[in-house]
Amino acid sequence: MYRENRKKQTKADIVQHAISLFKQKGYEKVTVEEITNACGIAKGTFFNYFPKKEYILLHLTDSYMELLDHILHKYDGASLKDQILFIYRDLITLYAKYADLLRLTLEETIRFSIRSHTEQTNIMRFQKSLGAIIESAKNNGSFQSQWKTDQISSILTGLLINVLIHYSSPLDKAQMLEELKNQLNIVWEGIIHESMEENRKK
Amino acid sequence: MYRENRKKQTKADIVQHAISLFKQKGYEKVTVEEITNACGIAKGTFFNYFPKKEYILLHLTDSYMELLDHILHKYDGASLKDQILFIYRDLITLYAKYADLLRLTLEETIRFSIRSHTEQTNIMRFQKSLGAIIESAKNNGSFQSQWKTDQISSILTGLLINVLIHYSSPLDKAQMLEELKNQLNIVWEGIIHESMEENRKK
DNA sequence: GAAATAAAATGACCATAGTCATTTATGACC
DNA sequence: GGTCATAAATGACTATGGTCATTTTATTTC
Repeated sequence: MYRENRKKQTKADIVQHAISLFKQKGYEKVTVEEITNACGIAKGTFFNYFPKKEYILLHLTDSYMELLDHILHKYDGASLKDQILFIYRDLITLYAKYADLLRLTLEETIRFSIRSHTEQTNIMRFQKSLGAIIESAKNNGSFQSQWKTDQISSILTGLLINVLIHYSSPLDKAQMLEELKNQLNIVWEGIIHESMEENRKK
Repeated sequence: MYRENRKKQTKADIVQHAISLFKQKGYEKVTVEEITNACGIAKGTFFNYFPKKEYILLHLTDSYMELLDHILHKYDGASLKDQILFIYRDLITLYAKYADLLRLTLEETIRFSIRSHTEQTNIMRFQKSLGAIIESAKNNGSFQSQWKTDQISSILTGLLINVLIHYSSPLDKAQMLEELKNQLNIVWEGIIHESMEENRKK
């Protein structure tokens, strides 16, 4: 608890001014000194908070992640299919926002690199959380399937990736969500729901 | 065709010496000057071939890609399921090799970034090529399914991602392939083959 | 409230990524 | 084989990322 607030404040300052400058001139063109000048601190201080300039980008990713976690547990009460749809929707929105920030900020190559990193990490989290959600729906009896939880979450994650990949350049959120809904319906009717029917017959 | 060979030679030289040095000391610790000294060329020359130091890593990714393309069309004669299994196997081997190189070469954070980039790009290619393979199997009648090609390739790609993600740290190739085979069998029997049976009955 | 301790900020300093005007090598054409 | 045009190589130079020994600021203890 030692001087925690001061530290937090300084870090937040750096992040805030950095993002603002990145939006104006792009990541590459902004020097560390510009950032620290904007904050009214010495250059060296920056490196007490971020080991390398690049790490401030990873920090952005981390903030994004925290939002992701929130989304994944936001719809705990709803039916499984609804939960999934709501999560898809929120994720697309979040993703679009993040991608827009990166587009403003970064030059093509590094942007792709960072975004891949984010997506990759998100995919892991998403799939894991989806697994937990499915498992709990199975446990409380609201959802049944002969499919292993891992397989279902893998397929559902696949749908999301598929859509994110295909629509990555011009981010039309509505279109993406529509496509996801279609895909989900097909999968749901074709496999998951069908499996439920089978299970009921037994 | 103008002096192409000379250019190719210089570039190949740079790449070769760079990789060798990266393996010895790691990407970060190797300076551009070291690389050019090893090649017996001037520092400036490096930047005639790679706009930034970092781009030499992306070049590695590109080489890797070329191998991927080759793999994806290597088993054109075989049955669809065999093709997929063979491709899975080769991809895991290729992936392990690449991941090992990166592990030797790069420090954790940037490595993850670059690897994500590679995986992401590969996934797109893989899924697209898989689509083409499935489509052609459908066309020549050796494979039938009520499922849309996109859906199948999405699911099959999902399996691969799933395995790559879960086994990414300790790369046990045999284990990864075994898992993939199991998953493929379940999916194949459960969905794809079943659909074929239905189609045959009609 | 002075001394002791530890956290945080500082900025002079260095190493090197990347630039660019100039030079050198290569081949084409007569 | 001399002239011209273009590709490729050069290396002095600059800007900036990153280090680190030192100083300043905050907190605790008596």
